[in-house]
Amino acid sequence: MNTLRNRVQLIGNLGNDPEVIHLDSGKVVAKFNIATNDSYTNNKGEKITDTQWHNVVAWGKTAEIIEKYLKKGKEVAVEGKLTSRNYEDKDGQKRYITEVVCNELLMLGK
Amino acid sequence: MNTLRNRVQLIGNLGNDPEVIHLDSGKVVAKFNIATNDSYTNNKGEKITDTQWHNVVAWGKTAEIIEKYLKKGKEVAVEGKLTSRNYEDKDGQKRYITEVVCNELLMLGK
Amino acid sequence: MNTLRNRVQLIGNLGNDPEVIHLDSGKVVAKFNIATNDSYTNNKGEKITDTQWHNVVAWGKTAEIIEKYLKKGKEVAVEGKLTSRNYEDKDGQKRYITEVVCNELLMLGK
Amino acid sequence: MNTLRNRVQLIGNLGNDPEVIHLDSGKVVAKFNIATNDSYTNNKGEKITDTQWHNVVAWGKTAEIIEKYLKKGKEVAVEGKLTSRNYEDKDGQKRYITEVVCNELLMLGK
DNA sequence: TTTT
DNA sequence: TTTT
Repeated sequence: MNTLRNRVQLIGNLGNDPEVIHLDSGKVVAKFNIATNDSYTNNKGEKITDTQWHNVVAWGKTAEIIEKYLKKGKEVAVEGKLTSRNYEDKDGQKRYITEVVCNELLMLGK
Repeated sequence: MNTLRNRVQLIGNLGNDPEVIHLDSGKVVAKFNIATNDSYTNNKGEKITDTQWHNVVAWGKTAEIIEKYLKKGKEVAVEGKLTSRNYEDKDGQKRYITEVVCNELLMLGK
Repeated sequence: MNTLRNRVQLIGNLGNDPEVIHLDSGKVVAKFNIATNDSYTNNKGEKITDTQWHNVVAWGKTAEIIEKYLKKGKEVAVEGKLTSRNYEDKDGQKRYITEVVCNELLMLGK
Repeated sequence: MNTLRNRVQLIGNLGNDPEVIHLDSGKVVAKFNIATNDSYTNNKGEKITDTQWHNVVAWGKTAEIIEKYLKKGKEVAVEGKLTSRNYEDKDGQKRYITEVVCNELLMLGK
């Protein structure tokens, strides 16, 4: 897996408590959202805040660390791979979702 | 604009010729897709290829470079910010799109 | 300046108070060291801590932020360019020094 | 090993053929230099080229790939950890050397 | 829809 | 010592 070709780095705060699922196969998966806040002054001199929300998914040992230590509001650095997939929603509509599949995690601001 | 908080790095090939629009305001915007190819051997010994497609948007000087030099198939390194926005499609349905807003570009494999 | 070709990212703690110099030309330069700590278990089951020290240099607005806000022990994320240069020491000996020329800074662990 | 805390990314060309050593222990180590070229226009309108040279070291599987495929002039993307160490030169003088310990490699510009 |  |  070549992480040099597809890498996302985010530093931000969790918008919710992680949802962690222990699958029958023994695998563990964790999901949460994080907000990245970007504030800058635009060319009219106005202070702009741009908050972006990102879906993060983690597996295995990283998911277990997330389950133990992360909760809503916590500041983290997340690194992973940018992925998109589609699924059918409850109305049978095809939906697209973009997620960051996390392979490295750093807790900040403790 | 703090690029340390929200950064995407992709190395891949253009799937289409860039669409470049010169806006009435004088601004220029370029859009294209790139594929990142990840091949690895899974735990059953099978060779897996995972191709991810990404929407890339660039503005200004970067858009002009794209217009001049990039075309379908070209290998590039792209760096930018991960953003999501929603819009209404032609049927009035709310749609979500995730894009990489490119702030740095490197042509490879000349 | 193409930061995609030469980039260093460090997250660590300052080992000293920054040395900030206001040059006669009006330019400002700040220098400090940061330690990055890497701990892992080796193949003999021993816990290893590898601390690396890095020279960081910053100019202009970044140097002023450093002067105002950073001091010994503070946790920061630093991004910059890896550079080496040589100089003559007080004995006329040619010495080499490698520095990270910082172009982006993030204060952590507040 | 937390690569988020200490990471170097370089894209450049090899200045020499890699020196590859197969140690008695069975380990393999490869060493080479790469140049990163940065050209820009300064505030006097002069075109400046800043070339930086970097020492790269790689172990194991990466070293074997380097032995097989890399040679002087080749363009590569290198990722690794910034490290410094000292040693005694032939005159008994203490010398410092800074190296990028490569953990990921991408061949470009084939 | 790219590329190897 | 590379490359454009």
